[in-house]
Amino acid sequence: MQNIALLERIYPGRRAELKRQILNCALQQFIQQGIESTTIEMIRDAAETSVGAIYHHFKHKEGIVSALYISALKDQATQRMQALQQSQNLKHGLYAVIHSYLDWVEQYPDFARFLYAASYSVQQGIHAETLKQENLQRNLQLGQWLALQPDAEYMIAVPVELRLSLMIGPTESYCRAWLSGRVSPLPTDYANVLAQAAWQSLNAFQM
Amino acid sequence: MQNIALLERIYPGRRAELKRQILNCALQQFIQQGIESTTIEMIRDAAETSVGAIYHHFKHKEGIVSALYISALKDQATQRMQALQQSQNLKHGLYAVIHSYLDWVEQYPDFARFLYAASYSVQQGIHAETLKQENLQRNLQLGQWLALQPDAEYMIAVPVELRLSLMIGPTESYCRAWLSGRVSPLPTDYANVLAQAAWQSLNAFQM
Amino acid sequence: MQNIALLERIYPGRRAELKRQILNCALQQFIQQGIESTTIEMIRDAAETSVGAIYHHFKHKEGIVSALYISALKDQATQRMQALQQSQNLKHGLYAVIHSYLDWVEQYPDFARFLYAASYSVQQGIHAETLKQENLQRNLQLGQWLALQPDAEYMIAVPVELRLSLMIGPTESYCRAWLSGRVSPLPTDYANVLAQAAWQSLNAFQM
Amino acid sequence: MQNIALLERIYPGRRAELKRQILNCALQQFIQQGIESTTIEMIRDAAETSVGAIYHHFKHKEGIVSALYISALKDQATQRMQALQQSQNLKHGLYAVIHSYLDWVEQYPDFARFLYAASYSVQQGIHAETLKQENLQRNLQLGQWLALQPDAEYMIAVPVELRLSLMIGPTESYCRAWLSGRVSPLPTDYANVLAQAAWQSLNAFQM
DNA sequence: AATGAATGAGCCTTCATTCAT
DNA sequence: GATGAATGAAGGCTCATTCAT
Repeated sequence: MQNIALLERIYPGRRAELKRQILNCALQQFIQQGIESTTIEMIRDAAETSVGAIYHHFKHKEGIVSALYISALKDQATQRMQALQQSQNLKHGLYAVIHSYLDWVEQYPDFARFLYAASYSVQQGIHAETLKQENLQRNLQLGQWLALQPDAEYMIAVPVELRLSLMIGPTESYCRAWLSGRVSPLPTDYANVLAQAAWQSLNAFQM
Repeated sequence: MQNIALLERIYPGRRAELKRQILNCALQQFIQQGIESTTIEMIRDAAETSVGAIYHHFKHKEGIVSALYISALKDQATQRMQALQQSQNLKHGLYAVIHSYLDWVEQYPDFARFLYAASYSVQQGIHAETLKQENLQRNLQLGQWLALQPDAEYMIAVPVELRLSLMIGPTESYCRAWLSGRVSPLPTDYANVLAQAAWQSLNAFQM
Repeated sequence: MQNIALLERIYPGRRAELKRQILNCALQQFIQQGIESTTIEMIRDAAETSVGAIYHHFKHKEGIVSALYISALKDQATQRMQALQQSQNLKHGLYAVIHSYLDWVEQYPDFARFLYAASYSVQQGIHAETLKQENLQRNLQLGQWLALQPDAEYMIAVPVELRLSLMIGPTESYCRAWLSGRVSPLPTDYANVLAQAAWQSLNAFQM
Repeated sequence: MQNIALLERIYPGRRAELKRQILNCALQQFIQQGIESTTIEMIRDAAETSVGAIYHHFKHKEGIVSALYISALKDQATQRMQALQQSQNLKHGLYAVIHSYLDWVEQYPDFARFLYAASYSVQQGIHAETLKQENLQRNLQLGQWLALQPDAEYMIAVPVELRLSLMIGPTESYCRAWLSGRVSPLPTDYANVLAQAAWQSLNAFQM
């Protein structure tokens, strides 16, 4: 299973085996029947453990949700940063970010689906503030990277608040459609055109 | 309250007053604490009715959710169609759709928030199939309108599955950000640039 | 059942019938197996209702405990006050209080047992502060009554903090012994000697 | 810590160090949050051991409760017996018992509080019968001692069942009040008056 | 002797829904 | 049409206890 690979990156070692097992099974259940509709019992059945073991590793049900959410976000961010660091300028960076996003979604569709489904539920959870901060941090990082590029002035006319939406909006929109089954062509098939389109859309501000 | 205006369009007449009252209060609760976390009791308290009255007007809790969801979608679609019908060509149509979308979100932020929050929950509900069909229908309608325009060939090179994402992706992305408080400038402030950007992004396929 | 009589005084009317029924059954269970060991299920079985009905009338399990505790205390206090109001001086008052206490314990042994058993659990509960205040109030009332009697000077030499313990200590001690089965003669059999002994014990301060 | 001194008397030696440590920490937790509300985990945290170690020294949770209860009772009884053995007659004995009781409560308020709190819970435990026997035994011992005194006839008119309540009732009542914070003067401050009052109260039977 | 992960029965509580008045 | 007391299935979570290491 692909998901296990991701989880092993976040929770390495043999001692965390059960933890990964629980998380992986919970993930499946969450995307199959929804987070709220998934009971601890279901997770226990799927993971072939005991209720106690689940609560031993994660304090609450929300602990499981948080762990999955944070894992996914972390992994996604790591991959994006790696992609960015190999880019030499704005345009390459944009392409890299979009490619990395699409790759990740295609590689971990379960996690991607979960990320979309959980975003609402997580915003109201206990770690809401923490996650908000981390998200802000990530966006700032991206902003800083952009500002340091040789062709940074290309973006100068684009309102800061709009940038992220213009760059990633269509990509995200397509991923949502793909994950929900509304469209079938693989996201990565459109990676280049989505990147190109995003780049073009920034052109609207060049005069 | 703005929301009442929308509801009056969908459920007109004095006999539906309590219905609107219940729906409006339920809407508030739903976006405040989440759909699943809102109990019938809470809605009763807010709407100052009885449990029985609620069940008299809506068969289930999901009946309330559906009613709200369908109302919002219907209203949004109506407004979009009106905007489209006044447009003479593709470019104008694109502008009209984006303007209409941003206007609606800004006018009914509660409904918009609810729409995003409910989308997942509704997909698993009883009316899932119906709603899916209606959504498909709406997209088809839009597609047909596009095909009938004098400058329809401008889109010919754009893969069908990608079209919606390119046109509405950044707009939707920005609305989400605004509704969640991540950015503050009003969506309509960026209506023109978002439309222009969308138009430009289609340029990527023109060679 | 005697207990019902007490409960009818506190919760009168036909609409509270189920409430009384639940409280009475809960009381039995509480003194039979202890408060913590009694489950809601047991109470439901005994009272022949539904879990929901119990939670409809009392918000928590502790709500039941509180209701019983407060009912008992209120009834006991009422009876004591009635006894006091018919007394003309300190000595008569002391006799009246002791008689009233013993009467009450003998008439409502279940409530009395519960009062002793719950005192600890209730002190840590939500209403701890309220109950503490009410208790203080009651003691103050008693103190005021004492101060108004013609022979009030008899007590003048007795430290305030000690008064209650000297007056009611042996009586309470005997009641505990009787309720737990350590002794068998009825408390009221010793009413006069207990009152006399209490009066004599105050003599220790008369020189 | 005072409590350790008591525990060292009951469980002497270096080998029992951990045992004492566990008991002392458990005691604190018990009086802080109640016996039932204290979990083994809490005790483990406080005592800085492992769950296994606790179960190695005490078979059950109740084993800890029993050990504490019996320790306290034993220590209290020992101290009382020592006091009695130095008394020459009834009056001196009464004074000695009351002084000893007040001293002990003041010296080990934690244990005293625990004794009051646990009495109910222990009565329903596994060792209920044993403890009841021991208690009876102790009371008998006291009765025998009383009967052997030169001035034993002073008590002859006092009903047997009443004796303990008259002698110790006010003292116990005051200790409860002090331990719960309702009154502040130290119990030993009132030792003499409480003893004198108890002696006087027996006078009520002298005619 | 010590450790702490794992077990699982059982408890309190919630809440959508029904129905007699 | 309106009311709200009553129902009861089901879920999250606790915690004493065991046992492999």
